[in-house]
Amino acid sequence: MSKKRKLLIDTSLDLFYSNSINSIGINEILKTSGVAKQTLYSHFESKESLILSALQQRHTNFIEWLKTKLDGVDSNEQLIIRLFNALESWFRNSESMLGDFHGCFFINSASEFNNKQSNISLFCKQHKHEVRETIKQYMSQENLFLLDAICIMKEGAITNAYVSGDYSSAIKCIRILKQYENNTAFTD
Amino acid sequence: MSKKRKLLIDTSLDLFYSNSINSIGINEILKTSGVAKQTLYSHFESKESLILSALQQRHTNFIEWLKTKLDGVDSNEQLIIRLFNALESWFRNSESMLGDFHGCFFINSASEFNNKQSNISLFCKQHKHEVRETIKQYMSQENLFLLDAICIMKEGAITNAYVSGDYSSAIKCIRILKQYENNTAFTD
DNA sequence: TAAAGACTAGACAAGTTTGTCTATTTTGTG
DNA sequence: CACAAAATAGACAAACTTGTCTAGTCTTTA
Repeated sequence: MSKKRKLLIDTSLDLFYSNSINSIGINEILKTSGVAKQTLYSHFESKESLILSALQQRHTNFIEWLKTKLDGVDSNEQLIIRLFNALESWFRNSESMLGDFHGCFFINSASEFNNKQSNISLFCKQHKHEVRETIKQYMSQENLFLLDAICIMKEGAITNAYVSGDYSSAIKCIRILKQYENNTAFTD
Repeated sequence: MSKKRKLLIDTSLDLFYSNSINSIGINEILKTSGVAKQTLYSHFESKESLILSALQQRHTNFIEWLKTKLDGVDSNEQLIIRLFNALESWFRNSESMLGDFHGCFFINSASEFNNKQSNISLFCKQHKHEVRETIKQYMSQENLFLLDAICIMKEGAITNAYVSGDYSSAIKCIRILKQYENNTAFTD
């Protein structure tokens, strides 16, 4: 990928995620990156196209991060512990692969582009689907009820951390899910 | 409250929630409500002031709705069932007090105003706190671990419904929480 | 009925937005 | 070196943003 193109995507992602998409204009991205306007429009058709590239970049990063965090788990309980400890570490700005925590970029973006049919909303939906599939892959014993529970609690923990500032909510999830897992492991 | 003031708040809330705050300009609110610009600025100091009034309106509505849904519960298990059935009904546009579902207005707004110190973000945080306190009041037996679990799952269900279109996630929460409640009721 | 307050219509200011266009300079490569 | 591709700076267009101002009209109430 072209150096300038990469710089534009990195800068956009950084600004969009630290602020919000609608509050960051093209001119601010150009000023921060030091790239000329014509260069941006030779690489990207429109602002939306740049937004989608930034979402793609974050998606790739996030899935890669998730896989490193879950690599080698050998039980569903360990998966839960690893996942939610990783989330807490993210909330506390200790995950360098993800940068400082400003909520979930995909939830934030879907909130800004309320129209369900927009490319941006559809991308966010797809991202959540792929995160779910990734977690599923790391389950020692497939348990779709547990997977649902994990995915619901994951979103709840992120939202509680972001909106309410409760960074400990990920750890609370471990306790709840362990309880749940113990009681359903052999009944589903 | 003045009739025009109320009309402006109602129109703003409707447009902000159905779209997003940053994508709706003052002029659109004026056009939709049929109110003159000077009237708006005699009732509200600024757009931010109007936004805060819309948030306040939604907050009042939501708490009132929540209380009608939880009124008369006589066990924590019933509280869980009532709450999450109500959420599912909201996701499926069947709660007239809340209007059509477009996610949580407070999560959406906090996503748009990323700065934690902004009045808007602080209001959203406060809203979540008051929802938690309201649910707590309806617990037959106070159980803060269960309350945490409910609040995390509530946010997760809303996010899954909004971003992923999974309207059944609220019902899934009932199953998970019943399990949890049964196993912790006498141990906490 | 008269005066005061509320409201309207819309021009206007000053700034922002995305995207286009031109003219020039830099960079990479055969 | 020479030429082509890439990048630059920034003017410009057209539309939009929030907020102010003016002048006139409607509405309430004493």
